[in-house]
Amino acid sequence: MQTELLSPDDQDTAAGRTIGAVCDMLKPEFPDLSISKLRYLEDQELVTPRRTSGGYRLYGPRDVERLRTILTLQRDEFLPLKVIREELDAMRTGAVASAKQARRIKRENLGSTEAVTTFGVEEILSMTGADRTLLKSLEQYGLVSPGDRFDDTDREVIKAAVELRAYGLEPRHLRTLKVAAEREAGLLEQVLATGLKSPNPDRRQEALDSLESLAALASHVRHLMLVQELRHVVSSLPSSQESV
Amino acid sequence: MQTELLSPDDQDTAAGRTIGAVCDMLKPEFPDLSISKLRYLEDQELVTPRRTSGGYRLYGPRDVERLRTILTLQRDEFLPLKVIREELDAMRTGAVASAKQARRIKRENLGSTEAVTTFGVEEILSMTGADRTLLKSLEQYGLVSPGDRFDDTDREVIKAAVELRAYGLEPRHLRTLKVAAEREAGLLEQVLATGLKSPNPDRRQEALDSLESLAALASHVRHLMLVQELRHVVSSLPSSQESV
DNA sequence: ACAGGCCTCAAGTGCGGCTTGAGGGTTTCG
DNA sequence: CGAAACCCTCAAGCCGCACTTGAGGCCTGT
Repeated sequence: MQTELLSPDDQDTAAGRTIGAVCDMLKPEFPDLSISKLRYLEDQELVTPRRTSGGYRLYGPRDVERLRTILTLQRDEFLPLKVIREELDAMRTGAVASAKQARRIKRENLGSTEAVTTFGVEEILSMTGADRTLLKSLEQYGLVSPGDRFDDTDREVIKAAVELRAYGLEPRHLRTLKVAAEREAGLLEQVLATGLKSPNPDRRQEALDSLESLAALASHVRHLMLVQELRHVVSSLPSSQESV
Repeated sequence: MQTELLSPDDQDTAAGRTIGAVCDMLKPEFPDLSISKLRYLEDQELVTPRRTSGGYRLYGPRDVERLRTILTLQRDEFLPLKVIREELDAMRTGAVASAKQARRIKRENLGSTEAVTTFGVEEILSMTGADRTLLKSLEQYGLVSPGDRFDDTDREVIKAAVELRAYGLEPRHLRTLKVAAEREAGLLEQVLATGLKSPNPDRRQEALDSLESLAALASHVRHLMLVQELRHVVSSLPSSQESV
């Protein structure tokens, strides 16, 4: 609100903050944060603030930022601390809140060459609650694999389509999404083109790993953009002054 | 692999499966599933299979499907059962694995009209590890808010951009994502246009709620499309025959 | 120099997510 | 028809994660 009351920090910040200061600072955003919890998080090797000569913890801005990430992941994504730690140090720098996207893409993408259970038409219809017409349209618009066997991605797409139809979104509308995905995939592929086509298997594997991270990050950014757009839409509404 | 060994089921299926059959059926996908766990899940009101006259549980295809969703959410998203239950019966039909997207959008979108902490240039640079040039480009391409104050979405975008740059993706590449997001937002807005512009506040609120669900579903579908595309890219690679 | 903040380490707490076991009914198949 | 395999409920127990508490003591700004 006021641009005036921003900071009793700047000198503070330069040196780093004590544990109490950090706690107070993040309390508004994470009300059940406590000093003991901060210590616990260090114990679990999720943050490692510097120390004063006397042994006091000193949190720099990066540490605070990392804490924010950790606490967000815990609160909003329900990730266990162990997983947060792994993902955080898997992707160096401690930035990234797209951690979970990455996991997801990992398991979805290169399950590679494995059995892949598929479903027949009747089966998939009764699982998803779709009707034959809907299924046809989805096929027609290239949203599910052609033919009469469907895999688990198809199943998810169909389920989503069923729900979306309830809101008035038809398969043809979903084309937009497919096109966007194609573009995005193209973008990623292009960036990694050399690595992916390398004759050296190690380099290819490396490129594949990057592909996952990239896809996760890109999805995250796209998501943020969408949020921005939606905020924009919402705020430009007639009288959006409700209560609190 | 073989199209031949698909089913000792069809008659089975019609009647519904006993708890042991369901357990065996899902074991390959979820190795630590047990009969007692299935009973526990019912106890927690996550599934409610029919019963035989003698009191045996009978799981229909929808029940099995719902179980799959539950177990996936638990294993891959680490969601606690309580949350899974809430989300599953919030969005009727038990389809949807986009649950988490929905939560996320909810909290991100209409935090509406609240305090919104912002950051200054120096602050954001030291938080995210970005440099002035990067920040400029992001601003130039419309990826962060113009001016010298940044909000938490901006912060996330900047963090992601820092990481993406490490892979060779520059802000200009990210335009694609922004455009996609705009299109997607447009799509959603269009569908809900009437509701959003209604003079009746209740109808507007309803439209806003729908907006969240729609956004979540759309993101989910787009994600699935991306996965499909990436699979495609990967499988069309030279010799993608590694080991297992 | 002393009040208020910070330190470590060990032990304790609460809850979510199952598992176990006792005691007993149901189904199926030869 | 009868036994083997499967299923039922309910109560109690168990384990691990994420902290909290407490005792005893050091650090640091005014």
